[in-house]
Amino acid sequence: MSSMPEPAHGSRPTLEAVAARAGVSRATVSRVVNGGAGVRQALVEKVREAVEELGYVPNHAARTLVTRRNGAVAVIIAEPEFRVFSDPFFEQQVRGISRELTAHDTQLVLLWVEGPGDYERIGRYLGGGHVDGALAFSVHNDDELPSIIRRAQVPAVFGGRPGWPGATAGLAVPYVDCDNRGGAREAVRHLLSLGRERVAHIAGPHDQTSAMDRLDGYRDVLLDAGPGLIAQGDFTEESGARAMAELLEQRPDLDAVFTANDLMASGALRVLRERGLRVPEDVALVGFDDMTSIAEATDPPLTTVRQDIEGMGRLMVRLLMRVLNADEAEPGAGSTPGSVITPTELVRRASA
Amino acid sequence: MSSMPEPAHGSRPTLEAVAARAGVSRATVSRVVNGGAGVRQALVEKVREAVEELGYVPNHAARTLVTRRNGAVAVIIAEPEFRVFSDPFFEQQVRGISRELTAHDTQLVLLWVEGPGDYERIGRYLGGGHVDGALAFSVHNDDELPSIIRRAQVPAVFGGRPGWPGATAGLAVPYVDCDNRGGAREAVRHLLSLGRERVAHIAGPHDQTSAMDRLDGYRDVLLDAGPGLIAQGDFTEESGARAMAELLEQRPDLDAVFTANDLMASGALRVLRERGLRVPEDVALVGFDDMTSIAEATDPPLTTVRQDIEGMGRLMVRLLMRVLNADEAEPGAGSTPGSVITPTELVRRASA
DNA sequence: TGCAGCGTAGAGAGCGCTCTCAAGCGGTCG
DNA sequence: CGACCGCTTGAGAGCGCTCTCTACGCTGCA
Repeated sequence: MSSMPEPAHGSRPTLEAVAARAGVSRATVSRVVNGGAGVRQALVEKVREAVEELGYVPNHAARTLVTRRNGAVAVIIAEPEFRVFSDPFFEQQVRGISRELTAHDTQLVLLWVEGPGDYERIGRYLGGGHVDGALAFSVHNDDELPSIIRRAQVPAVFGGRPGWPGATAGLAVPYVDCDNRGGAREAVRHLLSLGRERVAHIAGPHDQTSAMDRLDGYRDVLLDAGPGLIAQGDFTEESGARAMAELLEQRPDLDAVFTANDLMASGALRVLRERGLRVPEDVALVGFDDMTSIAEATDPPLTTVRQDIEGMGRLMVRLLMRVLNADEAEPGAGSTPGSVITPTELVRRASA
Repeated sequence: MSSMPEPAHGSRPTLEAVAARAGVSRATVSRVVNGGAGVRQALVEKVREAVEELGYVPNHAARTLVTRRNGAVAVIIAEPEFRVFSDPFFEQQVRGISRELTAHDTQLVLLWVEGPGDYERIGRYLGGGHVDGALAFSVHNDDELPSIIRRAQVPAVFGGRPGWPGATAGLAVPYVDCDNRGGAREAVRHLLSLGRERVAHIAGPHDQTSAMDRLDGYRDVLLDAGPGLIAQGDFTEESGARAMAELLEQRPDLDAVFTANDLMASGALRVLRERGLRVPEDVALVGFDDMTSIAEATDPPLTTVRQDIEGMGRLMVRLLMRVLNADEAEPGAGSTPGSVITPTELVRRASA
């Protein structure tokens, strides 16, 4: 127990106070607080005691002022359309990010983009040196975010491969994405291995790289996919249903469908059911994402391609931390760490 | 255009630099940057120009160091169970918070509670003076959060009336909640006005004040509700269905149901349909929340009690700002501003 | 003419911390 | 035995900003 009175509200004890109590200098206390390297064990303990007794907590602002490190990272959430992070995908990814940041003793500053006109504010904030880095999600190809971030000169990592023009022209931003193309290939190969011969695809929006990569994966395997086997959706349940109806009209003989996400698969499933087609007997169905709330709830449960979404969130943080540390060692050095592609895994349930 | 070279990456211009360029003192620049009160117009303009030319952005850490104001507020999201902010309710509230914070030029620091053992970390962070205040959501009565926050001595506002023991014993934390009880009364009265005589209630969990308040509202109107008219749910769709089945077994004669939220209403609706009961002809149904993604999607669309969730989020921020400003004027003064109860509104659709 | 009174600017002292640099203190080696 | 080296520790100079206090020039009034 301390013999000193508790400091009044608002006046926290400083390094100075701890130093005085421990009978050492400020510098020594600072060393101990920051790991205690190069300080005699006896002193370390004395200082630790003083810290404990006074309830000392370092002043973050003072520390940031001299180290130029904020201990905070921005997570930018753009809301271009309807679904934000009520989307389970976002929730999982943000959770992964949050966990990993906590492990790195770093705070998560949430920047919610309110609309197209709001990007300027975001840019100002990022450029203002409030955060050490930024994490963002690539949603649409024409999204301004990548260029805003580049202009703000703040280290950043994207979730999902950004698709803006010039992405390859030395303007690369590291990103974390799952192996959309490989996963799609695996899904289609699985359908073929089941003996299916007319495998259709319901694709996602053109302006999202994930959708395009999945389409490419489908094409990789089905070089000679017949006509009328590809329909366009937009990742919604409704669009999946519509696309399924279209496909059935053009190719009533199809015996399998691979959809670019689970939500569209559930729409497709509904239409198949309505038409009296049995899944998987008449038509086998494979989705993508393994959004369990959907994939396990459908009847029959959906065979789908799983990606480790929370893990991708964590990876985004690790990648960013690597950039940050590299920058610290050698500022401005062009040691852009590569992006990471995480593997996918086919989860077999009953639909295929 | 500036004739000076752009400063190297990482070395932003300081007040000093702006002062030199404008030919004034640091103090004057500071005054201009902070509103420009008490500075001759001519100088104000000269300083503004210099700021523009150099691209000066104030150093947040330095400012915080002296003002003791962070310009940041924590939003604490506890995840005690299954649904987090994939819950549309949370999303809307956080959006309101984010918008209002932006309007106050304040940052949102997201604190995601990882589990029961994580509260200590949260407490440490809050106590560490990183943020000016905290916003939290009251989920369960036995939640530790209120006491953690109190111990950290950080101004806070709750979303939803906290129900911890001693809430009334001078330990009051301001909160924002909707008029759960009044809304429930309105819902039940509406059912009675339709001529219904045996109005049942599917209640939410005992340990959430919102659920209890809604139950109280129901009882306010139906002082003499007959036996077997109240069933217990837990706010999930599934529990609504189960409770509905129970009610029908006990009181096959019921002609109306008021559920404590929309999700349970949709569960109840499903069961009513399965039993061949028509809504609203045989049984009228009223929900709570006006979660449009549910209420408008059901067949028939749900009559329900709407609360302005985003508005409640904004109110939480305004309330916190008031506490903060009061604290600044007179630190520690016991001017705890009262809590706010927002009105509800009955939204009539087809189910009642 | 002298002096109070006002409005505007600058000087300077910190805010709490980190980090460099030099001093002190054995112990070792030539 | 003195020079040197490595390990600890302390002194002190800032980091960039705010804010008080003082200085200064001007007007207005006695």
